[in-house]
Amino acid sequence: MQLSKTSQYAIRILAYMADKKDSQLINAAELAETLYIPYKFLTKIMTELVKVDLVTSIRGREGGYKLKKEISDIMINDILDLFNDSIKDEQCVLGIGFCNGLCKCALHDQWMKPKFLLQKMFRESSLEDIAGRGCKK
Amino acid sequence: MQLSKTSQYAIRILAYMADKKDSQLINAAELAETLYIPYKFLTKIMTELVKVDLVTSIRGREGGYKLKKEISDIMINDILDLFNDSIKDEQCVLGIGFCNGLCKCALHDQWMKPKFLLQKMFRESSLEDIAGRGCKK
DNA sequence: TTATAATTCTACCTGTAAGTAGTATTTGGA
DNA sequence: TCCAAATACTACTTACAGGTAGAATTATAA
Repeated sequence: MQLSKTSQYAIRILAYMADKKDSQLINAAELAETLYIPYKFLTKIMTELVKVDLVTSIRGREGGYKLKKEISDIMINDILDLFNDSIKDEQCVLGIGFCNGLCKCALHDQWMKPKFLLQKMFRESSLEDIAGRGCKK
Repeated sequence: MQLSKTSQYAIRILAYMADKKDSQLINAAELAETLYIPYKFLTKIMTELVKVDLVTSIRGREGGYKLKKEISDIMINDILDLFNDSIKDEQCVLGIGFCNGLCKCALHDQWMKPKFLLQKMFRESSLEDIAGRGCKK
């Protein structure tokens, strides 16, 4: 019952970048060390974030990454969607899913409320909302 | 962001057994077919449930399984704990965890409420509470 | 111009959850 | 007694998330 490592890392990375001043480049080594994320795994994630236009990359010496959009425009749910990790309306806590719009799962009723809260939290929280908390060990 | 297959299956199995009359034996083939769970995987889970005394097994011809405890005494959280799948107090949504009793995760505040609701749901729901819903596809 | 520091690409390795196969064991009924 | 039907045990396979390695590419500073 938790987010994938990839999603966790991506959120921590973007939250950290959101705390930096605009136009300030941050390189992979700094991110990896500060956030305790394996360097090679981090660069793989960064390349993904660049591809979907959340981050701009500058290659070569003195290069690095910076956020491409306003921090108020990047929602946590957008990040989760990249790694297929957001909570879908039809997601059943017991892995059964909906049939004809109806979930017959034993825990259906109890699951509705926390599911809604999680969706709301992910959909309505932007990087701006969570900025300033840092995100360290 | 979901329970492991093993936990999902275990809950569905026990919920189905809870709907049956007391002292009625149910065999693995019936459970596997009814609940769409791979037979071999199911028997592995059943053996585990027997070991932790949630279920009694009768071997040999005309054998099968039945619940060992009252359905009001088997909480969902107990089942999740078997497979290390319950939500711990110190569990951080971003995988950072608590340090000196303090979580510095960016999503900490938003995570508290749905986490609490999930824990409450798992801890306070017994097989009796979810009985009667069936648990089918 | 060249060494160096950075991202990117391709491919591989590893650990774990999920699932499968085959055999052994137990037990009731014909 | 013996077969069939059931669970239990041991071991293996598969799929995928997580992680690693190394070379290619890019770009700046000296």
